[in-house]
Amino acid sequence: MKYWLFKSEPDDFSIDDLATSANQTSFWFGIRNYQARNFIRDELQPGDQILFYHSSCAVPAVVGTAVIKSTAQVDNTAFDPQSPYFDAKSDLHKPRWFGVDIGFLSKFAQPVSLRFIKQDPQLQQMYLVAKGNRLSIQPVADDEWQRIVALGAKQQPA
DNA sequence: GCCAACGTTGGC
DNA sequence: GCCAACGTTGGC
Repeated sequence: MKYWLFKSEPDDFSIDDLATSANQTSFWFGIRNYQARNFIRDELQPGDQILFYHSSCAVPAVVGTAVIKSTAQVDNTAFDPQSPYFDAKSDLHKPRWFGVDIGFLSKFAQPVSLRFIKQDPQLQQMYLVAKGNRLSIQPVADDEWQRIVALGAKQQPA
């Protein structure tokens, strides 16, 4: 079982949107980056767990956890000219883009902000901290997972 | 809104 | 296959 970090813009799809989805499950689609695609297609396994990260917002942060519930499925939005994720060059008979089903696991009592992660000595190896990293799906090490989840479970200071 | 850091495209 | 130009991401 592996750990991952998924980025999402909360205006687009937040941890609350996942929590209130039917069966608290949603298809994760719209990934149009080959490195992320390769993770989806070749490495993500049902049961793998996810740090759910909010990007491009006031407080970029890990806000909860989720779990992978399917193997890679073709992302049909690539074939829909109406979709913002339409890819004119993708071939129906040789799909280029994939997604997976993910299920809600938890919402943190306290989001773990990028600002905090950047200054935590235990988290300096995270992909997220690697300068300029923009990957929307990233592997997370076991100890990084444990640390983030422990931080997220902490109560807000009084 | 700015801009650094990447990723992708396409001419050669 | 190189690399310049262009596009995108995402923090600030």
